[in-house]
Amino acid sequence: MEEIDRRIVTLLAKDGRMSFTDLARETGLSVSAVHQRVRRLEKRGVLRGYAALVDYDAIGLSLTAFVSIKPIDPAAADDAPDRLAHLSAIEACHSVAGDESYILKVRVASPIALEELLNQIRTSANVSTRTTVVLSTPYEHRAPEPANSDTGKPDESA
Amino acid sequence: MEEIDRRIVTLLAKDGRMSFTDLARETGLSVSAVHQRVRRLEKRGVLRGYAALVDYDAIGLSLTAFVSIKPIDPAAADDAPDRLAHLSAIEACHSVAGDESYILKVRVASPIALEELLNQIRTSANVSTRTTVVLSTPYEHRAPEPANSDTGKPDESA
DNA sequence: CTTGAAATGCTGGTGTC
DNA sequence: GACACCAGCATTTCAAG
Repeated sequence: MEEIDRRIVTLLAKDGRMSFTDLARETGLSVSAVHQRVRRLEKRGVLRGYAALVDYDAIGLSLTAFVSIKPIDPAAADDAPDRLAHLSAIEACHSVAGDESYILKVRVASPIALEELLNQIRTSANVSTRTTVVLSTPYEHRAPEPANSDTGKPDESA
Repeated sequence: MEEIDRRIVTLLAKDGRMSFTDLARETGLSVSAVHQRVRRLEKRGVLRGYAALVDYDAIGLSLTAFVSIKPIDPAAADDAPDRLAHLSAIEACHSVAGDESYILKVRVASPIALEELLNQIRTSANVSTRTTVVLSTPYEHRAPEPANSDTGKPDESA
């Protein structure tokens, strides 16, 4: 992936609704050239989708927390992500190195809702939990600056 | 905020590029009614923006980590977020309750880049760091289900 | 919230280098 | 293979009822 594609990705990461016309102006290409590149980036999976960024306070989910989980039975099959996927309060699930096995990012309406969610997490996945409550979020979802070197990955342009 | 607005927010959270035409079909409203609502939601800050979701592997940022930081001098002014804002590898910064004061989410190209970043974080903000490396991400950026109750916040529809 | 109409933007085809 | 141009069509946007 070279210069212009990286530029396009960065621009769309900042404004996912930017028009092809504007992208064309910013990149110095014609509209259809940009169009082709975006389609290709989508097809390759570099652009995985588009999302609106919402104010969670405004939609009644004013409590954010990180929940680290650890299996109670270390011998059991580790399918926690699948077992937890039905809980829509879980926004993200990362498998991590370290003492615990996953970090979940959760959004709930209140402390009581958090308590309830933690119970559901524990029983659904047979894990213990350690919760870190978010007090405020100075920033989030900042757009990435793509690394300028090659990744070493094969170019599987379909 | 009621039913239809919540629906619009959820739909746009799932697909930030959904057209007004499609939103209108899904909500049973006319195109311009949807348009008005979206504009109002944007103005109120409920919809904070739109972003493309990128495959960080594909853009050469294949290492994700959570970095918890703690001030070395607890008496010093706590302006870590400002001091760290120039580091573009930091995607998010959350102030948290607990032993540490902030959790950062960072994206870098390699372990060496992570080492370098940690040094920059420590010197920029005069903090100690504790890093949890992400091994894989089963899911992320799942769309929220707005809480159906009122938030108790005043309706500041501008 | 609706209608309606003008401006803008999207998209695929065709041709060039 | 990558790009530019063009033309038809869809969408966006705004004014007015």
